[in-house]
Amino acid sequence: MKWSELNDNWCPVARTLSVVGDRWTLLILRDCFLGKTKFEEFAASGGMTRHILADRLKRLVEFGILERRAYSTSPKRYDYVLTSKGEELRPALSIMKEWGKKHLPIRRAALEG
Amino acid sequence: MKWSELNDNWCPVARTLSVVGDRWTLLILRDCFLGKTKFEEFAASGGMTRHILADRLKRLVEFGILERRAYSTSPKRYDYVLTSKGEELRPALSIMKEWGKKHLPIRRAALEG
DNA sequence: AACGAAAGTTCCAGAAAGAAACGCGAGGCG
DNA sequence: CGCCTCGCGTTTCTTTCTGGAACTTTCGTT
Repeated sequence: MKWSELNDNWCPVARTLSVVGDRWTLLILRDCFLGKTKFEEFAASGGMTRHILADRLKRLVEFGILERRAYSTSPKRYDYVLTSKGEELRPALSIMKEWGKKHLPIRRAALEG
Repeated sequence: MKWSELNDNWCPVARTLSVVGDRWTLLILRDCFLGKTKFEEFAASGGMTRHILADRLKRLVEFGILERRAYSTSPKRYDYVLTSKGEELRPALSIMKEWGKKHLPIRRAALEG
């Protein structure tokens, strides 16, 4: 089964993952929950290439999780804000945060010798 | 940044996603939460190729989310069971399930005309 | 005119995923 | 004995996606 065919899967988890369950999308959402809205802010958080970022933002807008909003008209500029639909995913990220803090401590020893 | 470099990211969400945040891993976990344990059961749920499945199971075992357990010795057979570490991810999947049910209803209309 | 910022796009090589056949150790069967 | 099947992966080949970095466009500033 292809990723795109998950849209109509019988399982609601699969359908959710077809929208947000990829490598970088959830990291974009994390940034959103931290208050970021602008393309350059997402890009600067160092996660992904601008290429992928543009693609994922478009996707999130398509699915109504983010809204593309003009914040400047003279030079046309857009940013991205969470919709209520997007907000409802915050608890999931929250659980992942706690899980990571508990089970995946940073291995500084390996880096600093 | 490469996906693998997320391991030591400052952000616990990123670290969690470096383990479970890929296309198919969360779907395997869903199956685990539904009680599946065997390779063929996961494979039969139609999500991914055996190729990818084998890879992801290995990864989940490496990170202590699943445990590979011999359930037969005469023909050596192994299955995969959730550890407590794995169980702690259940709430995240649960939220995704509810989110999917609420926001991504199956588009039967589009299929059945 | 030159420079810089914001928000993307484009190009290419290399990595990952999909499909489907193959391997392999045990047991079962005629 | 020879052959089939089951469970659990592996291998091979082709297609798609991703990573990296430069380039574009539309203004605003100096």
